[in-house]
Amino acid sequence: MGRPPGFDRREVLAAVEREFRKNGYDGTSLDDISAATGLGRGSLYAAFGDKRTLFLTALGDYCDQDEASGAAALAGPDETAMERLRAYFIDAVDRQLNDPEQLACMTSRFTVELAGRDRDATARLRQGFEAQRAALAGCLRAAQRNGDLDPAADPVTLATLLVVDFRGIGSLIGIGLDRAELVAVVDATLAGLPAPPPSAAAS
Amino acid sequence: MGRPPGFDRREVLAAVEREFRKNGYDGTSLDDISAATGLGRGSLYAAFGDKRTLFLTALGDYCDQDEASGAAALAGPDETAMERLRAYFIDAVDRQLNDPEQLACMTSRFTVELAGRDRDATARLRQGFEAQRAALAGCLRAAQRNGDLDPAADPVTLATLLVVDFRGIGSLIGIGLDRAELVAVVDATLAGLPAPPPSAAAS
DNA sequence: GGGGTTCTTTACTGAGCAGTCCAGATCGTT
DNA sequence: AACGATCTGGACTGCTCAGTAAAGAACCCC
Repeated sequence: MGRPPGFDRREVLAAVEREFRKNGYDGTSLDDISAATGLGRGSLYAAFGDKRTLFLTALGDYCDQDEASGAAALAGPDETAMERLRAYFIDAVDRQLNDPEQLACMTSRFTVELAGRDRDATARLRQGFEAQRAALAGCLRAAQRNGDLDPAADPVTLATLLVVDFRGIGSLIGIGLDRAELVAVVDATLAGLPAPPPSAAAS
Repeated sequence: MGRPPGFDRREVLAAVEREFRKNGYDGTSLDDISAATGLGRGSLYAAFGDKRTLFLTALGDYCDQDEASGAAALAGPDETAMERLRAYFIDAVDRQLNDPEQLACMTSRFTVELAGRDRDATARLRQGFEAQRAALAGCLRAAQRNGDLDPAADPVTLATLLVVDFRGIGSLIGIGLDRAELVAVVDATLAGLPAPPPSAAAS
């Protein structure tokens, strides 16, 4: 009954997210979004509501995917936990360096722009932070079980530190650090995780 | 010869910086600035040029002060280098937590918002990064001389890591981490710096 | 205290913005 | 094939924005 929409909702949201990520919330107009998606303003309003709602929807969609892919990348056997951890960071660095538009990390960008200004956005970003920290903490616990990490260390505190590094690295890519420096920072971060006491025999 | 300005240039720039820091570059209008400084639009244009120039001036002023105070806080005798390092981080956390308006760190905020969009702003932010990293590296070298840090470690890489942590912590304050968590992250960061080999006798 | 210079204020301009509306196009249904 | 429901795109509205211009106020110097 009636004409079906001529667009794919996920594709549109991905384009919207990309556009917001490029120039920020305030820096993106509905005309930009209309041009990027190919949809007219009327269609956008009918399908997604006003600008803020559209943004929150795109942000939620991005966070969902980001949380799922992060959890998947960090899950696995205890033996390779440390390798997964390093790959998680290096992969994030490479993805951002290889992005032709040098887009800032969505999460970092809006944590800075909207925290304290938009309650709903802040809540969603907080949830994303918790998810990333939980995934990292799980990987750290795996490393502890495998004897790669001091079992006395608190995985949540260390995971918080890793999120801090992750976000900090993302924000510094924008000012032109090269890959070698970034990789060195990642390795220094991981080298700083507390080693297990020498008495315990490593695998 | 002529009427002198009825305002203090430094005070105005500080108010401007505060206003930009509150809502970002795109989120701040000249009316906001006019209200915050008490100056009319004409006066602002005559004294500082257009919005972008005014912003760059305020950013430069802020960076100058930030670089000077950072260098001062990190300079001192080798014996207390590690203490200064910790105080530098804790002080930054407390300043931001105690800020009644919960303003984001100026540097972090505009690194994210303007990197890759405004060449001059990016260059100034890059310079600020280099200055912060150099001051931290100097402090790390002092710690090495005092036997608190592995002399084989590269101070610049570790300083880069500390800047990353510094910026990352600043951006995560916005989503509501409490002071205890932040202090734990600071301590975990410092604990991760490479200890000197046990053969060397500590002071 | 008068003159010239500089600051300050206000009103204005053209552009861009978010959001609305409606006429026409499109499609499933009957 | 015709109907009705839904989608689409462009025109429109009222507002805010950055930047300008000009009239008036304040001040220093002589």
